[in-house]
Amino acid sequence: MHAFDVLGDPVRRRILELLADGERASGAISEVIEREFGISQPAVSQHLKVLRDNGFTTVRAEGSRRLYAVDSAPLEEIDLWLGRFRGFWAGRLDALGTEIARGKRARRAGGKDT
Amino acid sequence: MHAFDVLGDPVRRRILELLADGERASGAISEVIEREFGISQPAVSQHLKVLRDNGFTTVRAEGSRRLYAVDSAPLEEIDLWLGRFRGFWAGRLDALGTEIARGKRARRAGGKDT
DNA sequence: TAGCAATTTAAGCGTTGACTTATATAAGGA
DNA sequence: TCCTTATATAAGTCAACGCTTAAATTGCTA
Repeated sequence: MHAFDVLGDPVRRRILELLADGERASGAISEVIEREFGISQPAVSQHLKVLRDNGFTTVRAEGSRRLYAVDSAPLEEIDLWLGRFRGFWAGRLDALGTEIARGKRARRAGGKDT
Repeated sequence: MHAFDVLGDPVRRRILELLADGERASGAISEVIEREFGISQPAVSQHLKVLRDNGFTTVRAEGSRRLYAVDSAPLEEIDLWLGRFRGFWAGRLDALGTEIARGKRARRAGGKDT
């Protein structure tokens, strides 16, 4: 399954958004997703499997809990692919200065949009 | 259909790569895709429709030809979503200097990888 | 060790999406 | 006007994906 296919699903995107704030247990994730999307816990578990199998997350066991965290490798790969098109809109930003600002913002992590 | 779903298909990604170099006619695109993926002309046309309908391309008629070009709006949106994760790997690059270099590279357009 | 909690795996089902072939539409040239 | 080229649309098929319910695993704790 290609990285873009993995991100094609809104549930999986949301899971990654949750993990962007840091490690979370499967149960904690399921709780949110079940509420927001109205799907079952096994369904969430299946999505977690897809993320795992495709390198988007790492997991570590803590007792019977499974703690998931973002593994950014595939996201980075996507970013790279996207790179070839960045010229299409980069020109519209105030070039260098804005570019640096964007980088800094990204480095501070977080962000609440889209 | 979500932007990520659109990019989930390898044929559509390839079409966008072709268009990254500039405007091309439907026929020219089909020629390449038919050869590379072994699918029919109508199949390519259907992919072009998906790209069109989801804002990834613009089209203009020139006689009976249809000239497609990249519309980067949805790509930009994806880039924005990706932004929240950029902190995960941005730290591994040599921060500011590299960031600026990347920006310049992008602005020069082109690029042949991934 | 019996039993509960956390999580994954299995089996089955409906929907969606990407093809195919066949056909329609539209522009250009003889 | 007729034929050819360029492209899109229609209809049908098949596989893949995401969900559900049910059951298996694994760890804790009484």
